[in-house]
Amino acid sequence: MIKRGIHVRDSRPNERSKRDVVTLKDVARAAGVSPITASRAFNPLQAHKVAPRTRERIFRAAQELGYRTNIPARALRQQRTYQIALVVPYISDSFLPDIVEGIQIEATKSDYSCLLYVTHYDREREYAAFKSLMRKLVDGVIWFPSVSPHPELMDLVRDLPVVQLLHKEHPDAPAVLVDQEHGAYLAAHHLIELGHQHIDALMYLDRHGGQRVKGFQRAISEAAGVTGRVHTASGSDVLDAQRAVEGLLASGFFATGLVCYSDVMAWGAMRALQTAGRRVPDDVSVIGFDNTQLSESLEPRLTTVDQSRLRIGEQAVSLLMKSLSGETCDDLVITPSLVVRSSTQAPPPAGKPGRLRPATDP
Amino acid sequence: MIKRGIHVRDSRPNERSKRDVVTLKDVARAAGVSPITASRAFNPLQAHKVAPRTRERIFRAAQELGYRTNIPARALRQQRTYQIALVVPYISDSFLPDIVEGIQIEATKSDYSCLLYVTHYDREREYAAFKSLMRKLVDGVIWFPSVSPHPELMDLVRDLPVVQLLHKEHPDAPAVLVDQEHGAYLAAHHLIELGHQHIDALMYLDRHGGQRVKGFQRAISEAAGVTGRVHTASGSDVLDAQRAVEGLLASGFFATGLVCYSDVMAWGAMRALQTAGRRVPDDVSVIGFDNTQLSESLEPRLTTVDQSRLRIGEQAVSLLMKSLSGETCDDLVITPSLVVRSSTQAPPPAGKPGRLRPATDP
DNA sequence: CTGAAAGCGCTTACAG
DNA sequence: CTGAAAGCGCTTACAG
Repeated sequence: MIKRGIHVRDSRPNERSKRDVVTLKDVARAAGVSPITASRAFNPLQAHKVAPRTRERIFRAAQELGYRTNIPARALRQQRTYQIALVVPYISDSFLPDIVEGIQIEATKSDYSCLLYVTHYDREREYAAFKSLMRKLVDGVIWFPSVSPHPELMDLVRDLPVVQLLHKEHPDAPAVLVDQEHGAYLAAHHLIELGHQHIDALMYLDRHGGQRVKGFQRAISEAAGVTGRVHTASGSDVLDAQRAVEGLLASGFFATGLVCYSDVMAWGAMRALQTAGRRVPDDVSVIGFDNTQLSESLEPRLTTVDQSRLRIGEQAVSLLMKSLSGETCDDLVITPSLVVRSSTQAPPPAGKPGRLRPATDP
Repeated sequence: MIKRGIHVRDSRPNERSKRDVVTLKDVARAAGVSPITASRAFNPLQAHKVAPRTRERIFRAAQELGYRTNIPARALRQQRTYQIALVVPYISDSFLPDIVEGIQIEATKSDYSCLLYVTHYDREREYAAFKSLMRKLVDGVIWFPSVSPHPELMDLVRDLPVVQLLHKEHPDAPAVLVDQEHGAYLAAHHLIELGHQHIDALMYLDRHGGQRVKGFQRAISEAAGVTGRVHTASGSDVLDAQRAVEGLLASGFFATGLVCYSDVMAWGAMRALQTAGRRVPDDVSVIGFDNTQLSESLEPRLTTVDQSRLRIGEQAVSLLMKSLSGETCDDLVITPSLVVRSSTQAPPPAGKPGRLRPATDP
């Protein structure tokens, strides 16, 4: 009996399994060329070296056989995996998920995929993530650093392209930052422009808190006759903020504007105010920070500082791509902007709890 | 001059770069063994075949040289990448992020890392994600399927281990599901037990909505003398819910209990009720669904149905690990539970808006 | 425009 | 307990 050998797979009917993989060699054989030529046809930089008709034959064969490039094999040869790692403390909050999502989508455009590592602010876990991603030979890392990372991790960071996100904990790796000081300045300035004379801040003192306090104070000190006090909450939760403002109200809170550390804290602040019978914005104007989903959902809708999370993600990827191609990169500082909604307006006339804004003084 | 050859790296002082990688061969040479033996020392299943003292020597050499396994190379040989892919529509919401986080942490325990693909409910993007992950040779996939996935994607799913998350769109791949019907049943049943006679539901009709409506109706029909109507909102946002309930109030809403599709919608419902002067829970009890962060932040704190997101993630990973080892897997249905907080209590006495609960009827 | 040889770093049988 | 050979699937110079 003569073997025709037209359908190689006939010998294993219905035995398609993942491991029964179609290789470049198979495609080459089917197209009647060498694997080298086949490889070239699939590489955009080399494809022009292959005769158009040959290329077509190769593509058709690949199509018919269901060929898919084996990326790990290519990675081994090229010393390039087309994978980047994302190391972040958490993703269950409205701030980071958007950034992570942006990064993933942006990376996809350059044909990169993202390995995700969640650290829960645990230094050991963070270090473990780095050890793991080095073994995976990722081409680079986008990293939201913990407060003071594991010293050995700091060494690893020197050995591969890393972009830091929002905090610069490592001096040697470039970072995508947001000008926190300016954000808080914008918030306070907005209230000043509306005519507020007594503006307070409700802050939480983490790594960004200090800069925000500074921005707030700069705006206050620039405006003649405006007083501003900074209060700090012991946590950054709704309830922390709510309790803090309850405390302020109990001890004689007379500001007409309140700049908050975050949208979440602004929510808590608004709740304390409203429960105490102070209307927002009629009696007190409130500003948040982050422009999260929440700011649209609150009542009144929240005026807030937007850190433009999408751009943070995009910029982080483009910075990383740059350092992958060997360029040295500087830090990138994004300028936040103010989103004005309904939680801020001119202050009520002095001495009176505000109703509708009167055009003249009493 | 005689070469002592103790420090191989001396020839390239200060030239450590990522590509200047220490290989198993280097370790073997430094330890005076063959690469085969070195390889065995690092493989838990083979390590016992290496003499303890040899093993020690190998480990020490590895330590000194800073050796790290090259996973892509190993993947090529073993046909196993120790990577799984996560394909989800989004991660900017309080529900999925927790699951994704759980999956990542659980996978890490088995030494797997996770490739993240975000699809934004876009079928093309979802299909592209699958094409990409196949080329990466991931060992398996955890997939939150879109409503009716790309037909070609459905074919791909047959070729590798896939576990579906929360929705079963593909008949051949096992799924981790939550008993939605039971969840809504629990919610309605809780109100019935508290003594409510008029209980409404505020639902949103997506893939889970239908089951939740059924569970709600079953609880109602089981209880003698209890009436229950189902209302549906046009969206699942806070404002959609708020407007829906405003509409109900305008057209004579007289239920004392309200089962909502989600925590977010419960928030909107509560806001509409409170704005209209109805107190929660004194006048109306409200129940949410999902037990998200939000349910702790609302005032009053929200009674809600917990889908145990952490367990969903854990179970998805363990199901996937099972199918990786060749076992055939059945679907896994998780039973949700009720978390009782402060937004539910016994109904006010008939005809009166409730104050403190009276012990007897008027 | 096309191909034969060599090698990326690892591990799997097969010998001893 | 240890090692020489072969190969996973791809691509990179080097020839022609």
